[in-house]
Amino acid sequence: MVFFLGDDVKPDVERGRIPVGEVPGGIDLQSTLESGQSYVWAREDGDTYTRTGRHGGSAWYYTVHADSVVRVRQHDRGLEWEAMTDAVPILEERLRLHDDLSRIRREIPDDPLIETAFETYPGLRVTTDPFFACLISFICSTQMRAERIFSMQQALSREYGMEIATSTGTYYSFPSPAALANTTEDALRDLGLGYRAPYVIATSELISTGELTKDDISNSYEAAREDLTKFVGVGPKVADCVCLFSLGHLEAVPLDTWMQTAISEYYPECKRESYHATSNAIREYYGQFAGYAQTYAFHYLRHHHES
DNA sequence: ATCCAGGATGTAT
DNA sequence: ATACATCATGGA
Repeated sequence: MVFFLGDDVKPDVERGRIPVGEVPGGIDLQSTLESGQSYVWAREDGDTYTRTGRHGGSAWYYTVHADSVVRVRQHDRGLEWEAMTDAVPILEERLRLHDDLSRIRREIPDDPLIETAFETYPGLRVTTDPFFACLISFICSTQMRAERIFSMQQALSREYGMEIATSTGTYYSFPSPAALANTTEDALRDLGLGYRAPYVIATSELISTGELTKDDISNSYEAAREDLTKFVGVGPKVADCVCLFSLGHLEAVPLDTWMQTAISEYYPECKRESYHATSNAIREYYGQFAGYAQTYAFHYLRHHHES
């Protein structure tokens, strides 16, 4: 839907709504965008991923998608959006609005952890981020808390992204591979990236020079995970994150410290001596939507752990 | 002050 | 393949 401001004024904003009835299983925007799977959406109140900012129920979230600012907020358990273009196909892809959460839950074994996580966070969806942003985000994620991972991506966008000023604010796109390939290690350390700085630069160089790009990543999940580790700073866990949160491999299960602990506690029979072997075991248990199970478990455990 | 955070890398075995 | 130390930064 387009609102014309006048005959001689070019419309710069389109708006629309996506009723919850069109989203099978519904959607909880705050849980979806602040559950540690995507770091390219921000809340306009500035409290994204902050401990005090737990009231984003009706706040605007925004991201820059292909030079267009896309804003979206929860509206009567549906979505309301504003963008420079039709945002419906963008939101459908990025928020995986076609995933049937009821069916996905039915496909996952209904053990106590999964049951509680699904009951606690109805409408939590796996997100799909642009490849490069997802790759860099999770290269930065090692030994970091979600709040700081987010602030690092914000800093990268502010310093190296493209600036877009609109009537609602000033926004920054995620940097291009060339922009991050041409900076210096010291500059990135000043943004708080620490030892990840050279990883970010090296991986950005691989992509910007065309030596290794998304086109070189295999289509099948297991081959893609192997291919991704050729990027600098990408091991098995980060590769699984990119497989799940960008490439759409819903069977990928990133095994971070939270999931390793959860496996010891809830699925001891899946414990193995290596990442790869444990990954196979937990994936076999959870099934084809294992990544969804991981996302629910991770989000629940991170907010309901002891002490 | 000491420990830890969505792990990966380099090196040695 | 597997074991180990090392890698920055900030918050608790």
